[in-house]
Amino acid sequence: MERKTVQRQAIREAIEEASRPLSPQEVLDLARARVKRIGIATVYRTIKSLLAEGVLKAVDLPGEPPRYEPAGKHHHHHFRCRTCNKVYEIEGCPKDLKRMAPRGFRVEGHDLVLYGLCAGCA
Amino acid sequence: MERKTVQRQAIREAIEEASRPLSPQEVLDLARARVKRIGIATVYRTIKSLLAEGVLKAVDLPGEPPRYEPAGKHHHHHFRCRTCNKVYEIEGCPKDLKRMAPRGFRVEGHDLVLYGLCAGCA
DNA sequence: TCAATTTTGATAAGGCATTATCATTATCTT
DNA sequence: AAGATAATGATAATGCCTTATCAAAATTGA
Repeated sequence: MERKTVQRQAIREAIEEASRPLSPQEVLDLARARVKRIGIATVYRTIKSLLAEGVLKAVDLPGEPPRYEPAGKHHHHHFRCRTCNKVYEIEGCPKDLKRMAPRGFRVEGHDLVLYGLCAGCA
Repeated sequence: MERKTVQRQAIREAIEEASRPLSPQEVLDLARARVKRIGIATVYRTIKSLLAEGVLKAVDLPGEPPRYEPAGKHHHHHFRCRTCNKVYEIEGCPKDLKRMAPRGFRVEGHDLVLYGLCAGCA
């Protein structure tokens, strides 16, 4: 992956300008709004290399295939709309989570997901 | 599914006596400790019918296939050990989660997962 | 511009978890 | 106990997501 192509450019822009984690299919749709000629294989290929470069970060939600967002964001969590299925980034983080683990357990990280209706679907 | 079989009995007991959500493979292993002759197909079949009956509840964690626990438990969350990959039930629940969502969003539920090392692996 | 080489798109193939198939075995009713 | 029928186990098939294949197209350097 060395040459500059309109497809990769469109994919990077789509992900960076979205304010939320995108599924590969969402990346494809948004990238196609910029460049008509793009296939899903190129999306997967580009995501894979951007992950390896450290430009992207995978976002896993329960029961869902991974989505992707730009790496380097501050610590945050996500909200998933039960209607449109979009995932949004949310601010803030609960405190004292480490106290929830049983004695003897070492807590190293956590994930929080809120569910409900987004502003557009409510 | 009407007849009583030793397989179904073993599967129900394995899940009910485990103090943590089990994957289908874990269910198989624990059920085999009770009854030698059990296949994975029977595990999936039984889990499916117990879910339909409302006896079981699916537990989805990010990036993981579903695990299963007895239904009817009080609200709780989970801890996943990064070494043995077992999932444990934990008590407690952060407050004020609804305030984390953006204006206009309706929060209906949430999931929290802690990661780290369990007592056995630490 | 042109040849060399990488990248792409369409789609076949792969991986993994789950489900269907079906002959055999177990359960239930009489 | 015996027949009727449901359940089981082994494994093939499915489904979904992701990756590999490869001819065609695009990019790069001369």
